[in-house]
Amino acid sequence: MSLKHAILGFIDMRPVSGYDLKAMFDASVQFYWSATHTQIYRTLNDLTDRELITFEVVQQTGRPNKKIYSITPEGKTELLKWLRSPLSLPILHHASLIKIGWADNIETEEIISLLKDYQVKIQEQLRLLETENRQQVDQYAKSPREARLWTMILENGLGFYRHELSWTREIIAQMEDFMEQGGKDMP
Amino acid sequence: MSLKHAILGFIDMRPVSGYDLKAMFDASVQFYWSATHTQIYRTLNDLTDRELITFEVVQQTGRPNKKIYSITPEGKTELLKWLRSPLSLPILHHASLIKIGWADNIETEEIISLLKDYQVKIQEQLRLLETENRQQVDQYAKSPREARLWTMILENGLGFYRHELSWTREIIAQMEDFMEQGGKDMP
DNA sequence: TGCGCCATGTAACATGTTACATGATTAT
DNA sequence: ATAATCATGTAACATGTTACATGGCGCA
Repeated sequence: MSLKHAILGFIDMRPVSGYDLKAMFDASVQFYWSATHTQIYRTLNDLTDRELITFEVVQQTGRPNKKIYSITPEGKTELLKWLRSPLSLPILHHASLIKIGWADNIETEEIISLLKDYQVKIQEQLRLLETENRQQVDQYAKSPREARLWTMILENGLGFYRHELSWTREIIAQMEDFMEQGGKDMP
Repeated sequence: MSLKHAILGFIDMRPVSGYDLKAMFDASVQFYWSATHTQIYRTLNDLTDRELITFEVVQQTGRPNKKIYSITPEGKTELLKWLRSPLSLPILHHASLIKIGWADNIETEEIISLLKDYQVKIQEQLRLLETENRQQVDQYAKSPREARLWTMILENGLGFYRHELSWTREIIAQMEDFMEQGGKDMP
C-alpha cells in the first residue's frame, strides 16, 4: 500500500508527530488519499517496528507530550525504492454512478433533485481545493521543479472536479430535456 | 457501503449466481467499483442472513451446482431506500500523485520515464472502456431513459481517463521542457 | 498434456471507519 | 459555560486482497 510511503515522505520533509501528520494529510493530500488518526497511529507503530522511522518523546508543559518521528537510513532507502517503482492506476470509488445505473426505478424529477444536490457538493469540493491549496505550493516547494510538480498535482485535482461538475450539468440537462419531451419515466 | 446495494441492484435485474455477479462486475462497473469473488460471496451470505435475498440451488450435471439468488420484497425496499438517498462524493485513491509529490528526490529523466509508462497504462484503460462497454448500453437498457443514463455513466468514465491522459501529456511536456532549459534536478 | 472455464468456498491478512477514552489550555 | 485545539491511544467493526482448495469439461 502507500499510506506507509505517504507518511514516510512527510516525515522525510521534517520530523513530525502523529497529530501533525493528520493535519498535513487534511491540509494537502486529502483529495487523493485520506487517513484517519487511527490509521496514522497504527502505521507509525508499524513503521517503527520495521525500523523505517524512530521517535523521541518531547516533554511538554500544559499540553500532552508528543512523539516526534524521524526517518532512518533504512526508511530513506525504502522511500526511494517506492519512488522509483511504477506509477499505479488511480482507483475511483464512484458509488453514485452505480446508483444512477439503477435509477430507472425512480422518477425523473427525483433523479434530477439528487443530481442537483450532488452538483452543489462537487462545487463545494472544487472551491475548497481552489482556495485552500493554492498558496501552499509556493510556500513549501523547495525547488522550481518541485513547484511545477506540485502545481500539476493540484491541477489534476481541480481538473477532476471540473470534469465531474460539467458532467453533472450535462446529465441534469439531459434529464430535464427528457421531462420536457414528456418522456415516460419507467418502462 | 454500497457493494451490498450494487449487488442488490444486479440481482434485481435478474436472478444470478455469485459467479455471474463477478462477471457482471468485471464487464460493467469495474471502473467505478471493483469486487473480488471473496467479497461477493461474503456479501451474498450477509444479504441472505438479513433476508434481503434468497437463493435456490440449481443441480447441474458435468459442472458444479450453483446458487441462484433473487431479491426479496425487503430487499427491494432496501434498494429503493438506497436509490433515493443522496449521491455521495466520489473517492479517488491516487497514489501516483502522492509519489509525484515526493519525486523531487529522483532525476527528471526518471520521472519522465515513470510518467510515460503511466501514460501507456491510462491509454490501455481508456481503450478497454471504449471497446468493451460501448455495446452493452444498447443491449441491456430497458427504456430510452435508462439508455441515456447508462450512456452518461460510460461518458463519465471515458471523460475521467481522457482527462487523466491529457494531464499526463502536460506534465511530461513540462518535465521535458524543464530538462531542455537545463534546469537543476535537485535543490 | 496443459490451460481456461465453470462454480464454490475458506483462512489469513491488510486497510479503513466509528466509537470510546483521557485531560489540560485557550478562546468565545 | 462550552467549544476548539493539542495529543495520544484502543476496541470493535467493516471492507478489501491474496493465497489456498476442489474438480470436471472442453479445447488446442
